[in-house]
Amino acid sequence: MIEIKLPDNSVKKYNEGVTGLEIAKSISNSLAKEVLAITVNGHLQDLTLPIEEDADVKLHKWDDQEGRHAFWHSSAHLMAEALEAIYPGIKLGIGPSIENGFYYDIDPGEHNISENNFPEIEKKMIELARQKNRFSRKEVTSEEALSRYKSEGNRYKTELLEEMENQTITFYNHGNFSDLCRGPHLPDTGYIKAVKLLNIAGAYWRGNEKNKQLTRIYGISFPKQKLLDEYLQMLEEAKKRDHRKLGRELGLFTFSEKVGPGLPLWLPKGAQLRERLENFLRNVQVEYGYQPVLTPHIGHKELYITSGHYDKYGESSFRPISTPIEGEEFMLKPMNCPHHCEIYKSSPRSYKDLPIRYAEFGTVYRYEQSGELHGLTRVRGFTQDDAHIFCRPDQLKDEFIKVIDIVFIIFNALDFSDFEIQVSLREKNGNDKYIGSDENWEKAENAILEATREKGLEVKVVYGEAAFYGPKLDFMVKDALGRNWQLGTIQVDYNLPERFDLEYTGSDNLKHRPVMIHRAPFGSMERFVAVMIEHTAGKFPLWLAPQQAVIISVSEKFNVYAKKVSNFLNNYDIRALIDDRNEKVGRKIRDNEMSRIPYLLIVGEKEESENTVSVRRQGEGDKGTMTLEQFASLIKKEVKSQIKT
RNA sequence: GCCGAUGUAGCUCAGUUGGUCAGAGCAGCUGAUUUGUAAUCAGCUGGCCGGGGGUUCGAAUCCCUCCAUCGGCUCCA
Repeated sequence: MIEIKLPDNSVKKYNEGVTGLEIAKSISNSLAKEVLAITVNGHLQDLTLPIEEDADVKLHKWDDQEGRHAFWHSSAHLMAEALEAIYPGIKLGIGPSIENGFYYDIDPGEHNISENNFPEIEKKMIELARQKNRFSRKEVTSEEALSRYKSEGNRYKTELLEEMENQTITFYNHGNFSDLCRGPHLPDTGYIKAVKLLNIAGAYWRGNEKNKQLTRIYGISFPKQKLLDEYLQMLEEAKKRDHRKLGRELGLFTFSEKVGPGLPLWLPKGAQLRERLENFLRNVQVEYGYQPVLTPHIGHKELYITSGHYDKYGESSFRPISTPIEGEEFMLKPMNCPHHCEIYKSSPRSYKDLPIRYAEFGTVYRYEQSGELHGLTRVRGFTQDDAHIFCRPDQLKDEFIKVIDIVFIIFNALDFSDFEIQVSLREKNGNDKYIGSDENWEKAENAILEATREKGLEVKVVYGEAAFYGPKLDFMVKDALGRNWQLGTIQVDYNLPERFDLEYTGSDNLKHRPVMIHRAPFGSMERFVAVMIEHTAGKFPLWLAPQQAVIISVSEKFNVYAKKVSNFLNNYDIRALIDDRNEKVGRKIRDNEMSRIPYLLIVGEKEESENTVSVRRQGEGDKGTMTLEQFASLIKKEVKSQIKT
């Protein structure tokens, strides 16, 4: 007998060789039906694998990542089986599970596979799934595996095998399908009840553009049809919220082929929205001791050679522009920091001056390859809510804490309550790809960790993700649909102070090197607005909404009163316009609801005589009548509660 | 940049195998209506069918090429 300990610390005895599935069954039949994979002593494995000794185990169902991982991984195999059946001779690359579903990279050979073939493939997958073929695991020697794939002429698998040393090589088989795979897998294919192929795209073998491009097919699958339906509904919702669609419909921004791809044009309403965000941050920054600076959109090429950006952005970016007579070369700025460094250098600095915090909504230009542009989230010209803090090493922690505060002020005001924080540090076994002394790195890394600890933040620490010039702290927010976005970033930089030879005079009357912090709580205004649009589905918080209220006159007769109402509200700094079109009330309500105007105020005979408005809240319907004063104070109160820092 | 798809009025889309195929709805304009909580009615104006080249008696439709967009790959704010 062996002892199996479950996560609730209960211990049960089983015969040696008991399987996860049997353990589940011994607990309850319903659990046995739902369980998908098992972790045995920290190792995720098949439910059907015998357990030979005492172990801590955890059973995974659909509701945890490990369970879905096994499910989707098996689905990838199922898809590969279907593909091989329909397209004989294709070569398999890799087929992992991903955050939402799975994909398989294949070399289709002579076959041409497109979205049009998806229904056929899905049908085949379901047909194969219904056969409930068992997944079986088989350990083989490297030679066996190699000879098999060599005879098939599959150089992808061969390559993978050749790189695997001293590892157990396993194959997973089900039905007539067999694949090199680490597992784990479901007990059988019958678990997979619903399948949807999502898209097809080229993907370089192992992500390297020097390699051959394979065909990648993405899909998702579920243990119940209902879950697939829900997922598809969520995709529909995401489509409705797409900032590119809403940006056009709400008149926020546009693009013009003539102006150029990736160069957004902000329409009046979008510009208002963005300025409101900018001013909000400006006000916060004043409180936090930032000083605004302004710098030009271009800079001498030498500036970027000094900063090192020319190496990174020079060749792969917009070509330098040159003066007609002298032929001096200037670049569109890809970063604001070099300019800010020069501002720092414009005067001698004392340790008493530090920290110095320069803030600028600086527009930068970077060449992005044409296939990478995407609405406002990936553009060629964008504005960072940039600031650079020049401080002494001993001030790092305090400065970090202050920046974190600013980030939270913003997240609070904009209703981003779900986020992850990532600390990116050096690789553990330090190497020489990092600039700056070990001592300084350690100081900076500790400063970040202490700052986050002091703020009581839960952080994910990732080694090896730091930039070459310093460690960083990134904020990933989850939007209303649970999608992750990388927004704010705080980065320590030892590189630029070195390159620009920045100094301050210390209390010892000696020259010292300041540390620099780059930080952008929004990230970029373009991306942030895009995320805001998708997060709120265009229903911006009242304080941000370009137009807060619309006054709907029941008929022309009440336009004079409507004008009176709008004057009243405008005097209170409430952004209200009149809809005096010659339309019925129902029509005006519909149009303004669709324009996401937060408050609709209906005025007619009754309201005019009582000096009131009938209030309708966007998406919520009729709220009854109130006096103008009551309405104005309602708005004021709502705005105040939203931007409470 | 690469792979695949797409590109018809401001927007969303129809246009069968090349032969009155240049259409619809919404938006816009004009007029009527004077309206009470999610679309009032009527009329009208919009398009070199993404650009260029070719095949053909004839091209929105077939071919080539460029551009843009979309989905990915790589990278990043």
